Amino acid sequence: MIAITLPDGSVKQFESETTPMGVAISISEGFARNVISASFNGKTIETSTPITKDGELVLYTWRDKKGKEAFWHSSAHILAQALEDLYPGIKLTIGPAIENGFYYDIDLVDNTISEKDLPTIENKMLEIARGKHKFTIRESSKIAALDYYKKQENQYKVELIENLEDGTITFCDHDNFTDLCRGGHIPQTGIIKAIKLMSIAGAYWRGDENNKQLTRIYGVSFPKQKELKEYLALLEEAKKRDHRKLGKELELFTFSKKVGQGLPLWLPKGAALRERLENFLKKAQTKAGYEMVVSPHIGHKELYMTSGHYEKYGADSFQPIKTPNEGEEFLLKPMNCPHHCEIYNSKPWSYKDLPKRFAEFGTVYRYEQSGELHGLTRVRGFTQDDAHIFCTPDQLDQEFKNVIDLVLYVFGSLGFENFTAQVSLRDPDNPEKYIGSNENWDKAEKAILNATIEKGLDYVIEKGEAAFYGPKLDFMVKDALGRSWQLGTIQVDYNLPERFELEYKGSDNEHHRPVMIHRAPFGSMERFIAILLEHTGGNFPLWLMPEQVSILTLSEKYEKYAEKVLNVLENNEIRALVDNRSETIGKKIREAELNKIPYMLILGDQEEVENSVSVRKHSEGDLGSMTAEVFSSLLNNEINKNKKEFIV
RNA sequence: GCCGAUGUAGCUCAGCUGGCUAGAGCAGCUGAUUUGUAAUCAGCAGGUCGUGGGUUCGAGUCCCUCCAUCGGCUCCA
Repeated sequence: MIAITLPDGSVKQFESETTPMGVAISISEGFARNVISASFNGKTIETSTPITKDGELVLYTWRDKKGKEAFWHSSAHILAQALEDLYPGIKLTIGPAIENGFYYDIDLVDNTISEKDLPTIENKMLEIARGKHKFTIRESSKIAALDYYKKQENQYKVELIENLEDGTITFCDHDNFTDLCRGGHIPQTGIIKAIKLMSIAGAYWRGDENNKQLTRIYGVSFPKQKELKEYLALLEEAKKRDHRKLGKELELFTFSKKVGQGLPLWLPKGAALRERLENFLKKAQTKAGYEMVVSPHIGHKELYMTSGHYEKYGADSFQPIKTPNEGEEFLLKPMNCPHHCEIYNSKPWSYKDLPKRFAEFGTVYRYEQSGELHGLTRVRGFTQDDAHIFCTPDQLDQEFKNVIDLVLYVFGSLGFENFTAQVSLRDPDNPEKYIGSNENWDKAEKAILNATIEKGLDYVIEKGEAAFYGPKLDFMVKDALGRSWQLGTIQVDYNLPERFELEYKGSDNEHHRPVMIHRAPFGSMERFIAILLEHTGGNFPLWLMPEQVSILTLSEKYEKYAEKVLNVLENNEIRALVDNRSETIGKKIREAELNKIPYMLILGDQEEVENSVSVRKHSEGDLGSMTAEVFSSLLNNEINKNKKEFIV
């Protein structure tokens, strides 16, 4: 007898060995038809894998994340089969499921594939899928597996197998295709009804740029044609929220080939938006005890030799600026910390003075690889909402938590709810990538983890993601297409204080090293605004809107009255413009709607006589009429309602 | 930087396999219209078809270089 426990706690008894599918059928035929994957005692298995002992079984359908994973991973197998069929001699490497679909990395050897070839591959895949081939797992000895791939001269699979333990090696077969695989497939290929290959990209073997670049084909598949259509429609919708498109349409920023790649130009509306965000943060920072400082855009090469940045990034940065003075070199500042260290060093400090919190909206320049540039989210010149906190070791914990509060306040005020706190630690396998003593790293990593846990953040730990001088806590937010970007960041640093020989006098009358916290709640003004644009689709919170109200006259006859209304709004600190062009009211409304102006005031004969304004709200329509004064106070109420104060 | 794709007017796009002076809508300008909740009408103007080379009797169209952009990879102080 075998006892199978299901997720709802119920237990099913079986006379002899069974399979996940067998269990599914025993529940109901209809349910069984939808079961596409399973896990037994926490391990993903095939729906046909025999179950010979008691245990906990979870059955997955397309609705489950695990179900989709099996579906897409199986699709990757079919992609590989189609590719082998169409391009004999290619070498397969790996083909996993990803968040939205799957990919397969292949060494094309002498073949080339371009996007034009994708429909042919798709058709081949669909043809295979329609064959309703069963996926079956087959165990293999290490020797046999190595032999199989050595014959094919597939060094990639050989490398993979060499890192596997004998006895754990399995292949997955379907139709005439076989692939090294640990398992987790759908029962048969026929379930896959819709396939779309999305793109081709280069991808380095094992993610290392020193290795050969393979060809990666991305795809997505669905059990129903309709779901594919819906998915593609969703992608189209997301494109409408692309900050690069909205930035152009709303006249916030632009780029110029002549100015240079990755160097954004802020247009008046964008600059005003930025300034408002800066003031918002400045106000909270003042409350939190920060002091503004200002540092120049360049710094002596020596400065970066001291900080260690020159050694690490010098060759890949904008190259030094020379002066008429032979041998004298300056660098465009790629970060503000060294400057702030020297500000700290400008006078002696007592423990009673600490913590010191120096803040600056500092514009920095980094020579990012050309292929990495991306709208406003990855640029070569950007402004960090930077600050450095210099504190005693026992102040570190509290300071770190205070910064978390500030970041949470900023995110909360701007409606970023879906963020992940990422704790970035050292890569234990590559200690040479980091500078500083083990002891200090341990202390810093512990401080970050403690604060993160104590603040109850939803966090993930990423080993190897730390900065070379210290661990960090990053606040990751997704863009319209689901790509993750780092916005806020908090970093603990024991290193720069050492390198710059920062000191303070303790109560024991001895010299001590302060600890340094680097932090930027927005991350950078550029990236933050980009993600804010994608999240709001350009419909910013009212207090941030460049133009809050558009006053639309019915005809040029009402210009005087419009000026009067404008005056009332301006006296109430509302940003408004008058549209008194000789256009129909329909056209003026349409344009204001397209420009995402939150409120429109329509003024004609009736309003002038009644001394009122007709209010229209963006995307909602007519709200009726009221006096300009009443409208102003309603608007200010709405603005203040969404504007929380930062409480220290 | 690497792989793949794209580049025609300010914007969105048409221009078939190379063949007359490169088209449209919106935006702009001029004029008419003086308007009631998402596009009033008419006229005008606007392009060395991303750049530089090449093939050809002939190139927006084919080939190469470079530049920029897009999707990835790598990187991200």
